[in-house]
Amino acid sequence: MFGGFYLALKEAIKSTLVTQVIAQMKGLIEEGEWVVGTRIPPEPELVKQLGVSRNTVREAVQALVHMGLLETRQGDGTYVRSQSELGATLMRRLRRSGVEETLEVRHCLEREAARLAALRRSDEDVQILRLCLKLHDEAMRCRNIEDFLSADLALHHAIVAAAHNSVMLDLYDHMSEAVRASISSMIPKLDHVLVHRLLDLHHELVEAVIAKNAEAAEVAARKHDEVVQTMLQERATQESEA
Amino acid sequence: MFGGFYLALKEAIKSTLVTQVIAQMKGLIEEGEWVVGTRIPPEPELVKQLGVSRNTVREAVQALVHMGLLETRQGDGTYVRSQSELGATLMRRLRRSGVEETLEVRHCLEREAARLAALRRSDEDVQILRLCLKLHDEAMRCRNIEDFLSADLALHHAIVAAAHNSVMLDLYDHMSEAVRASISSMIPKLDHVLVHRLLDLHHELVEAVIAKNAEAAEVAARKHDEVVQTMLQERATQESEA
DNA sequence: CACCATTTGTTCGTATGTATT
DNA sequence: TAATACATACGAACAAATGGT
Repeated sequence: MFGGFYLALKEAIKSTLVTQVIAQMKGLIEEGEWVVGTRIPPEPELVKQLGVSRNTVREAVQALVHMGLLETRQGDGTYVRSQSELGATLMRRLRRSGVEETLEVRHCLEREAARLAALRRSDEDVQILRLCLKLHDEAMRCRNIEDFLSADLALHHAIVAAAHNSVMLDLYDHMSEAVRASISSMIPKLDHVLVHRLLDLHHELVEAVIAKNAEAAEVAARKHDEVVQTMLQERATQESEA
Repeated sequence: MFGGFYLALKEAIKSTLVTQVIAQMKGLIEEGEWVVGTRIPPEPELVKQLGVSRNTVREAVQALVHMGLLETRQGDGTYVRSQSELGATLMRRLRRSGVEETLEVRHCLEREAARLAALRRSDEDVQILRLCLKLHDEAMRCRNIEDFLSADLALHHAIVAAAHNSVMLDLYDHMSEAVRASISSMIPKLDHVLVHRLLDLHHELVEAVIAKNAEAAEVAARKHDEVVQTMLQERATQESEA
């Protein structure tokens, strides 16, 4: 990599107290200190910890609410709604379009990631990939839908992670999160033949990445996508019949 | 397309006055009523037009400021900083990584878009592509850097637009915007041989899309990417020499 | 340079509706 | 049902910064 060449930045100098608090709370959320779905400390607690006035805390909280990161419930408390601003914003944007468009972009990232992963994967990546594949096969036997979906997403995440491009990984993860509900509702009606074909392709894909064979990895990713496309079309015909 | 299958939505009912004002102002910005870089009406004016109190207006403005859409300057006014929330958020995220990562994802979208464009382009797309190519060649002769860059971006935008995937197009455009400054600073030092090779590839790419030849389009996009990679490496070596 | 109008920033107070206890 | 706490919205006054005369 040819380093030291970053995007032009303009902000930096602007820092009110509220802005700092926002940055700090956003940091806590994005670092995972404040877990999604849980309740954050009550306002008096935040006032003590951050050392600012209650008004400032309130203003920062409201800003984060409007950004989609937090959610306030009267008489209850404020909860974490999303782990990243990009995720929340992207989610709002993706909701305006059909799932097909999101899946198409997601696959596009996946295919390039497969190619790059074959070129760049580390030894540590290999270990993670093998582990994911093992869990994936086990979850398959248990036939628990949610567990299987989680294992599937973890495997694909690991492949994209092995490409070592953080922007690509972020976009991919957020898109996976966005389509998860849709996919989950789709799985129960699947053709078993296709599912097994999918599992074979997962093995083929991982092996290609481990073998550092970029072309094979890309081909496997493409075949994987074609199977998913077929599943979607089957589901569509089922829907129109019902 | 198999329609009527959208992402699960949760929000919907939450509507305070501030939220409504935020939505309204965001709409004005995204529709282009309030142009980027210009000043929006002063608070008293907004109070009259929207029929809410100044505090409510201020809260909405602050929310939009924290989202990156607006920028306030005391004693001067409030200015439009970005046209879309996704653009602003994505920009902040991309700033944290090197340009290389962004360019890599952008190329990935571009390649898939080229393939899809060849499959889906309409007759109207063809007209637009030919026009962009013509303007592109003319800008080339004038040797004005900014004009040439604009024509180049317009051409690539048209190709991605011809793929008819709005999510892909949005992401691509915002990434182009994010790297524009970096590319602009890179152009003056370019090798003329490479530039002409790039122009030839632009023609090859557009013709492939018009001919509905998906494989050729993807190949041309990949070759285009390789040339850009070469340019980046040349620039990197020049930097290290200086 | 001083002055002034404009515009945003800050901090009060008050009224009203709503959720929790 | 009554009491309490909180969120929301409005209004008003003053402070601070900017741009032009």
